[in-house]
Amino acid sequence: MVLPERERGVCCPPTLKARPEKIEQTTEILKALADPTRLQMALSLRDAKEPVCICDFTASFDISQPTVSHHMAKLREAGLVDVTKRGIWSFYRLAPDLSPATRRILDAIG
Amino acid sequence: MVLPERERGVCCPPTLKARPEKIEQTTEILKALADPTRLQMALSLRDAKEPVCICDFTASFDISQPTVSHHMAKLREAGLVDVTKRGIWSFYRLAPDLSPATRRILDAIG
DNA sequence: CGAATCCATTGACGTTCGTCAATGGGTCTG
DNA sequence: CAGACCCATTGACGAACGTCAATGGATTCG
Repeated sequence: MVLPERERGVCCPPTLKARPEKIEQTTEILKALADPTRLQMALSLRDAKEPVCICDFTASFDISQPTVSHHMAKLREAGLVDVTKRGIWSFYRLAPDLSPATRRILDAIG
Repeated sequence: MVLPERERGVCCPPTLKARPEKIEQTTEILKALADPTRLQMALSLRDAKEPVCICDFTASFDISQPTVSHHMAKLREAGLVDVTKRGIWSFYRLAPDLSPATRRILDAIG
C-alpha cells in the first residue's frame, strides 16, 4: 500500500465523480433494502415466477400483519414493487420497469 | 401477469431461500451504504488508486469534521474500510479482504 | 344480511440515526 | 515548550425508524 505525500494545511479538492442526484436515488434504493424483513421480501419477489400474496409473507415472518404491510409499503414507495388486487388479496411483484442500475444492485445480492 | 389461484384461509408455506444469517450480514452492508455521505465515501474509496486522507473528505463534504469521522467509523464497523495512520493523517481504503458478495454489491453501484 | 377473511391506515412507544459543539489526544513545526 | 494541525470521542437533540394494538374498508361466503 502506497500512502500519498501530504502537506500540512493543504487538502485535496473534492473530485466527487457521481452526481449528487444519482447518489440520492441510489441511497433511497439501499435504504429500502437495508432491513432484514424488506430484504427477504425483495429477494423473494425477485426470484418468484408469479406475483406473491401478502398473506404468504404474513404467514412466513414473525411480525404482525400491519408491520408486513408497512414494510411492503416502503418497498412500493421506493418504486421497487407494485401491487395488483384480486378479490380480498393483494399480490406483489418486482416493478417491471426497474432501472438497470436498480436491477444490477438487486441481482448482486444473494 | 398471471395471478395464482387462492383459497380463503389458506396461505402458502414460507419458502425463504436465503439463510437468516446471510440476510443479516447483507443487511449490515446495505445499512452502512444507505446514507448519501457514506455512499459517496465508499464509492470514492472503491475507485481510488491510493488510500484517501480523511481531511480530503472533510474538505469535500458540507458537514462537520466529527460527522465525517462518525460516518467513516460506521464504514469501518461494517468491515468495508480500514485505516492506516501516518503522522497526523489517517488514510482510508476499501478493506482488502472484502467478501465476494460485498464486492459484488459495491461494483453494482454507480 | 351477518360473519369471516384480507389488508391498509392510524396512533403510540422505544430505539436508532444524523448532526453538531465541545473536548482531548497525537503529532509536527517553530 | 508553545502553538497549529489532524482526527476520534463524547454528549445532546430532533428526526426517522421498526414495531404493535386497534380500527376500518373491502370482499366473499353462508
